[in-house]
Amino acid sequence: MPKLREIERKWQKKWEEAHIFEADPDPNKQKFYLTVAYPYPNSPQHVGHGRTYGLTDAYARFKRMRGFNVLFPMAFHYTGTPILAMAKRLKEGDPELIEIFTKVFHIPKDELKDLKDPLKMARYFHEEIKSGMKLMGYSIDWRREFTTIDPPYNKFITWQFNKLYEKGLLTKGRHPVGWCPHCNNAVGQHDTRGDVEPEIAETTLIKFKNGIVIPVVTFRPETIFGVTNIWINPNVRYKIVRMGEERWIVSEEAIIKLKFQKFPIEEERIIEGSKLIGKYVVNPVNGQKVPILPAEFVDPDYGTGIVMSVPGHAPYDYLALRDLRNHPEILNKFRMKRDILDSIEPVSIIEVEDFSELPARDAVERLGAKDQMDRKAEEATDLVYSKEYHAGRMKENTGPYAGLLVKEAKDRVRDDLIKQGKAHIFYVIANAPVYCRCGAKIVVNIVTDQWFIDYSNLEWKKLAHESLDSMKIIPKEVRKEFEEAIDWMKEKACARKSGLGTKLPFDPNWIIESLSDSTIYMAYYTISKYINQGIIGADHLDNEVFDYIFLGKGDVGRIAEERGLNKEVLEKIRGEFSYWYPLDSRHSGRDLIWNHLTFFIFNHVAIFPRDLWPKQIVVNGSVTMEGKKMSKSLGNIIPIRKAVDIFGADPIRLSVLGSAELLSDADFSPQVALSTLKKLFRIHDLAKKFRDAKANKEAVDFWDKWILERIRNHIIATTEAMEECRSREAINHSLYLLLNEIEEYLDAKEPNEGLMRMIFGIWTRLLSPFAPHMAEEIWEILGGNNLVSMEKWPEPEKIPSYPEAELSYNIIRNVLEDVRSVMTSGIKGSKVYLYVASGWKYDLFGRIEELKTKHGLDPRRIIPEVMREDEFKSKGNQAVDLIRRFSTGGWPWLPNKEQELKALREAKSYIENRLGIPVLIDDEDSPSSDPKKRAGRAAPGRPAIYIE
RNA sequence: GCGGGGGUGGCCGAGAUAGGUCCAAGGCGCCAGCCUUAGGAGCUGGUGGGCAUUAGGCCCGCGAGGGUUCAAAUCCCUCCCCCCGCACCA
Repeated sequence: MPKLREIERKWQKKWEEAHIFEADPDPNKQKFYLTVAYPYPNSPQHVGHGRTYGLTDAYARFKRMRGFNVLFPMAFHYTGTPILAMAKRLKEGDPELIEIFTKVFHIPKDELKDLKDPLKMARYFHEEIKSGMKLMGYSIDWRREFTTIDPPYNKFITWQFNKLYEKGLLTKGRHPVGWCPHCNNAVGQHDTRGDVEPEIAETTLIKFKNGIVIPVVTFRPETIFGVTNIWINPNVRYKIVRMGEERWIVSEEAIIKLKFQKFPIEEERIIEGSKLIGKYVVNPVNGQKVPILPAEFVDPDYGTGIVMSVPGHAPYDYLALRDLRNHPEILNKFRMKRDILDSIEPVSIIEVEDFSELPARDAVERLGAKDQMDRKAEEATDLVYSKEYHAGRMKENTGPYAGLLVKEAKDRVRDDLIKQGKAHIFYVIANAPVYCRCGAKIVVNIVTDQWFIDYSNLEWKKLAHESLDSMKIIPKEVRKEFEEAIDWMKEKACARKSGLGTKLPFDPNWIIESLSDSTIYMAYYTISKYINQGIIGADHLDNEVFDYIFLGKGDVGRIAEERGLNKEVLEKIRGEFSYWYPLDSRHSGRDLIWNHLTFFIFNHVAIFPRDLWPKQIVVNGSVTMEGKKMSKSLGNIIPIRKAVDIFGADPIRLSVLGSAELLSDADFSPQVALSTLKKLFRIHDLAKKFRDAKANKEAVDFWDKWILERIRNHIIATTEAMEECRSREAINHSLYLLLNEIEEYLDAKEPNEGLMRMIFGIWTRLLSPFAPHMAEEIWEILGGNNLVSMEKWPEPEKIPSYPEAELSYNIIRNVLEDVRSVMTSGIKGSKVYLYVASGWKYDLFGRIEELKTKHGLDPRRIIPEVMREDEFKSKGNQAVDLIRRFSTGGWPWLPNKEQELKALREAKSYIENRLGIPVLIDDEDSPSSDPKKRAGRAAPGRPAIYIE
């Protein structure tokens, strides 16, 4: 292992010293510009990152060898809030985080204290990730590195947002967010206990009245037609509040929620729930008076703490009502008469298959729910809800909604009630309770001056579609997903009040959030080189300069002069951008289709002219660790630094890129990585054997031809696979299959050293994109003067082709298999006779091949036709039998007997070695010995066997 | 629910937009033999189920069921199941 590490360091150093991955415009070379989503520096890179980055690198290396001037840059995405939250947790001494930092990330304890500062934390992981990328041997042009909080980048984002603003693509509006009332801040997943993402759901608040408003909250506004009563929890304390002109009654818990949702609420006084029981309220849709009844299942923390009762369609309500009937004495407490219950009957308002008039009752009975406090009630609710929502239809008694599907009626009822001032939208945390790390319960806050990027703009969508249509999507299966994503996009809240990033230019209270400041930065790499060289800086960069560089607008002489810049410098930068853009390939994980990658398309079409729209997107799946999802809690995350130490970079690259095709998850298994390592050293050792031979491509026998044909095919397969980023297939051909065949070759005969030397030269180049370090080492062993990373990709046309050698090989494989099969059936002997078939049988097969174009391989058609011919007719059943066997398809055979004889003779010693007994090559027509009369069984490509 | 992707041998996974040695590549695991002081090393062979066997055999098997075809994992129909996304979060 130390050996490989040494090799890797050696070549990484040489690459760096030779500056070979630093790409500058070269008008004589075709460029290829690719980028991968830049990392967020809140943790070291781990083996899983080796997928996207490793594939991008292998692709970059492949394209480079294919003769392109390849630019592969990298930067760091500091924008966002998670680092802030992490730094804060560290400051507070959160043991869980410290555990992760020390045990999983292997950060030395004494370095932890520095990371309490968010910026330092970002810098720390930035360097950690960067060194990991170097350890993995990525062919990155590091001269262009930047972070998204560098002032020049801020200028760039400012330019982008000004552009969007000018084009009317930014809007302002209301927006619900998960909110911590204590920290007074929006909360995301990383801010909550247990890393729970607060899910926001929309419900309807409906106002029942009896002078005072009794607001209920429901997911099912359409069921208002089936309301028989209202439920209030008698054990809960409610409050009377003033709401503008109205007075409402809500639970105490509801007040804060209403406040954050911008209801103009003023608290007045407390009222016990029990005091409300027995009063009547009016149903706003039909004026019906319904009573308020007591129910303990009502949670004061849910909505307003008051719910409407639809016993026909809501199992909870049905049960609560039944409970009350079973214990009518409860009503006495509230001085209510029992006969009030007699007047309440469940109302059926929705019809749905598989259920009776009253689905709530059916569900309760089917699941055997005992009462309102039974857990089964929840289950029954889900059952009825989903069934009715998807398959239900509104009945005649629902007025204007009669006949509508429930899913349509639901929205219509809600919208109508709101329009009539009888209801409001009310947001809830669907997965409540969610707690902030500070301990407070998360509520929904409606942010009133939220900025959005208006991805719902139809003209913009149209352009995005046009861009997508003109783009190559790899793999093509995900194109539909992109199409869906473009259509589905709506307004995207693009700024928030906290976090790192760029200020919104026309509203500096806001910081542009991370998915919005990372959409066109590929363009920025073309100028970041000049920034890092100190040629141009933040002070020079303003809208006019960017307009010139990226859009070619304006008078360059004047623009340069006004900013104290050299005109030539600006022109050069403009030239650099024009050279590299458009982007040739964008790489990322497939999970980013629904946000980043689609934003990437949208923003490009908004800002850049058509000829600068991106040309290709490549997405890949993720990586599992021995079949399990990688997660901090499972502790199965191996940081790159550690993984490289254990396995080496090349084996990691190979096992991550070689274990799965693009879309599926790759599985990392230490065992595979280690066996890959051994294979690499096997190639390395073999290369040493042939280093001194003089390369040539002359085949002297069947085996030489075979291995040439194989390598030729592997070049073709690897090339075709890599053009489509199918790394698994490429590695399968260039490493595993080829190695197996080389071993087979070496096993079959004394190697043709010149040929081997030539093949190793090709092989090394084939491996270079995937195992670049080992490839360099082997290249050096073979006496290469240059770096193999910059060598030309092998061309199959330069290898002589021997397709018949492949057929011969397949025949020999079949022979071996057949003889073994005979031997395992109990036959023993000291030698094997192989009888090659009679000449007429080859004629017959040839004839079938001719007829195949006409009849396929259908024996019913071939037999009559063939048997009309005298040559075959005379052979009778023997011919028919052969036709039948041949018709199973795919039979390997050589066009004539002589060729087959030759192949068998050339492979004789190989077959003998494999079988361990002598082989006699014989002929069906004139067998030297055929005591058991087996020779007649011979078929072309399938000699008859006799073991003696 | 909507949208997307899938269901193949003990496991991971090819094959499926050209239907034909596909009783299924490759790998992992497992078994046997060889080599080794030893080996979690290497090499060789084996490894779906059932039946059979002193001659390369037969039947059933690629989520379930039906169909098309001389021939289907591959094409068509019906059904079942699994995974991912549904946003303001990197």
